[in-house]
Amino acid sequence: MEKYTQALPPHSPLYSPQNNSEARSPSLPQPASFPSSPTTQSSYLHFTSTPLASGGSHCLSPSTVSDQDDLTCLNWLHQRGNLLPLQPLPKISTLPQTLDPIPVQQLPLSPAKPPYSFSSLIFMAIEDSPEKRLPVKGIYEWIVGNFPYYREAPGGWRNSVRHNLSLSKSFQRIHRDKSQSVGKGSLWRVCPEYRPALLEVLRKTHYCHRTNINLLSKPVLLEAADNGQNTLGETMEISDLDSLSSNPPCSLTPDHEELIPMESVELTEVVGEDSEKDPLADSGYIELHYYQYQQYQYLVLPGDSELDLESVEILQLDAEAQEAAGSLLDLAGGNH
DNA sequence: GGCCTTCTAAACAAAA
DNA sequence: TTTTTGTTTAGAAGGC
Repeated sequence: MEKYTQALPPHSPLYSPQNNSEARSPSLPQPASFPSSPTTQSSYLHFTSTPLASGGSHCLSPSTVSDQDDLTCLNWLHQRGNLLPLQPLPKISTLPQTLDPIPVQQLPLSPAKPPYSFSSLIFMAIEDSPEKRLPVKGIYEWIVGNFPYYREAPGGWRNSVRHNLSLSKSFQRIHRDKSQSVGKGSLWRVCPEYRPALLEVLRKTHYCHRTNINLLSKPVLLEAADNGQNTLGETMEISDLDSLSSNPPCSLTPDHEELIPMESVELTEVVGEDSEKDPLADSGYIELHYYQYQQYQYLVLPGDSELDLESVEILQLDAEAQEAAGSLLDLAGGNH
């Protein structure tokens, strides 16, 4: 077991030695210290339980997305640090009380195949490069670095990558300057006119993945009787951890592909070397984990999130947006 | 069933 | 010569 200490890679546009964990928007107030239990590194937000079918917009208010001058620009992947802290995030958070811990040895060890198409993978790889252009080898390395599945997969996927590069109009080959050329082949970049389409595909893939895997297929939620402490529609800004933990054990199940034993409130986070990294998380996103207990939804934030109250407001989207909020694409792409 | 997209495999040529 | 890169073709699978 090791603490999750993954840092942004130095080549990432997000990487900044001095502020890698404290990126703030100058337009937003400095965060008030966010209450958190000294014994846990997770913060809990408590959302009003709104019927999921209530509809409503996924969009944030214009004021919250006013910096989205160019919605086709992937910079929002990184610039949303004004909403949420830019820092490495645990993929799994603990809950105060759970049922039987799942033995580690029963956990799936082989990483699942990413839901992203090769076009999306290439797109993300190129966009994540400082120069917005990469050689084929660099694309391979990015994919392998972000998706351990491909570390173990047979080599055919590389053929598919090259096939995509050649066949897709979305990618342009740039001949290297021979004087500076290192290695074989050309550099590849994203065709600007196809960027919006690629971005949209990426959004949809990410959204669908979150929705399908994490929410629609979420295990049956607790059916225990309502303890009557809260009524539908009531809102608590921040739940009381003590009262939460004093409730009877419930079948809270993290909507995450990976489960770890949760024996105490103390967060001991492990992300195995082969755990698939979410490239969006690597881009400075936090990964939100939703739980539902009785009629409430709980958002478990990663440790050290230091969410400021304005961010909390932003997170209080309508229920449908909450459903999709496992992907911060919704938070970022409000008015597209 | 047809069309489209995506994935996979394979063959081949060119470049390093 | 070997490896990598780039192109092309073909077939299968799945979604709409």
